[in-house]
Parts: sequence; C-alpha cells; structure tokens
Amino acid sequence: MTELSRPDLLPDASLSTEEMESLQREIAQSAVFEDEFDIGSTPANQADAGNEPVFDPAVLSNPLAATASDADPPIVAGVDQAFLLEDEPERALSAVVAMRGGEVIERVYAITPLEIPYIPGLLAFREGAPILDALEELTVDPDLFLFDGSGRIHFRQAGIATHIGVLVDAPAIGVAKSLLCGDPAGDLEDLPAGTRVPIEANSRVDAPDGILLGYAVQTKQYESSSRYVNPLYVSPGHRVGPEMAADVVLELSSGYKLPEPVRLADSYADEAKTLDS
DNA sequence: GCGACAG
DNA sequence: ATCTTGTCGC
Repeated sequence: MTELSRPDLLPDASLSTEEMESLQREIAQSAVFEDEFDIGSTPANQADAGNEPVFDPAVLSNPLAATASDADPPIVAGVDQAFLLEDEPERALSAVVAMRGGEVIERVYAITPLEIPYIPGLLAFREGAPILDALEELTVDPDLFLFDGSGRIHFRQAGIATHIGVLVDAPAIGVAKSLLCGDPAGDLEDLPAGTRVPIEANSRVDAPDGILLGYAVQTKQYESSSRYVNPLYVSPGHRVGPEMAADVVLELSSGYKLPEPVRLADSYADEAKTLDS
C-alpha cells in the first residue's frame, strides 16, 4: 500500500561512503521542509482557511473527528526497529503501527538481514531496507509517518525520516531521543511540558548557519522532582515544516515521552522480537 | 591530530 | 540498538 515514488533514491548499502553522502545531498534537495499536506479535510480544518493550507493536529488523536466530518481522520504510522544481534548475519525487525483518530488500526513487521554496521549520519543505509520491507506489509496507506531518528537535523539534512519520506513521497517527521548535530538556541534542562527550543544549523551541518532544523520538544516533564526528563529532538522529514512537526508530536504524546505511534511501534518491535526467538 | 556522532 | 539491578515516585 505504500508505493515507492523515487526508486532511484533507495538506500543501497553497497555504495561507498562518498556515494552515500552524495545520495543524501540529492535527497535533501528533493525534500520539502514545509507543510505540504493533502490531508486534514475536516470542517474544523476547512473553517476560516482562507488561501493558506491549514491542518489542525487535533484530528490526529481525536476519535470523534470521524463523526465530525464525512471523511475519516488521517492515518498516522509510527515506525521503530529492534535488533537480533545474536544472529549471523545480524537482522533487524522493523515494526509499523498505524493509528487513526487515536486508535490502532494495523500492526505489521518484517525481519531483514543487516548489510552494514551503524555509522552516525548513515543510519538510513542500515535500517532503510528493513523499514521498506515492513511498509510493504501494510494494507492501509498512511497519510503521515513518524520515524525514530532524525529528519532535517542531520549533517546533510537527510536523516532517515527525510530519506524514507522522500522515497515514498509522504509527509514524514523525525523523532530522535538524542541530538545528532545542530545547536540548541536555549537551555534544554528542565523545560516545561509542551514547550520547544529551536535547533539551529552550525558549521557541522550542510546548511547556512542559524537555519532552523527542528526543535527540542518537551513532551513530558516531572511535576515537582529533583530529576527531569530529556526532550525529544523533532525535525521535518518531508512535506512538514518544523513548527507543524513539533505540533504533531505534542498532539500525539499522552503521558509518555514518545508520541503514541512511535511508542507502540517500539513495544511491538520488542514483543515481535521475543515472539520470534 | 582531536573531537563529535540518530539507532 | 542491546546487555541488566536497583531505585525513585505516584
């Protein structure tokens, strides 16, 4: 159900490092780092739309959105991997959890041999094939993808969320638990839940210094405690702007650090891994 | 040469 | 990512 739009940009693990980096620059040029949704056609989203395309993230998690409109709420898919490193060769288990209006409508996974080791900046060439294999198992067609890892917050602005997003030409968001590169525009310690801090390009990023790459997003925080929760690093993958990416992640987060589709994909991957071995 | 580096 | 016990807090 998830069609490849750009088979010429597949993450070929047999390429040289230079060729991989070159492909990533090509992907970054094909990527759209601003809102370009063809979804969200609910009364709430159409009201007072003017000429600007609008999209209210609330339709993603509101089960009632279906009845408030003649159309179903958009389908959001969370994607995450678990690994079978004792195997020879090592294999990856990629899990996808599809949700609509806050409810799970499908869960699939695929197990795929790994071709190369983990190399910072080249993650898509290790995990791309497993992810695409899992997406092929899907019978529904997601309107939006959330990936574990970076999107535009990447040395060449082509993290795994951007790479896969461009391949299937679908709105995609990168959700990372640690920062690969870029500079936070402020203090990230003990941020209140619901807040965000810009992540800007620096000399290590193939983009003008200061360009907004994404946000550190605080989806969860302890009330009155001596410890604090670290933020997530959210960035546009494809067809989503940085503001909307952060809005969507906050909307899909409910009581846990990770947005629900990714959190469920994470636990499903572990579950399926145990079930397999 | 040294540091930095998603999962 | 994965390997794991204890520990803090509601």
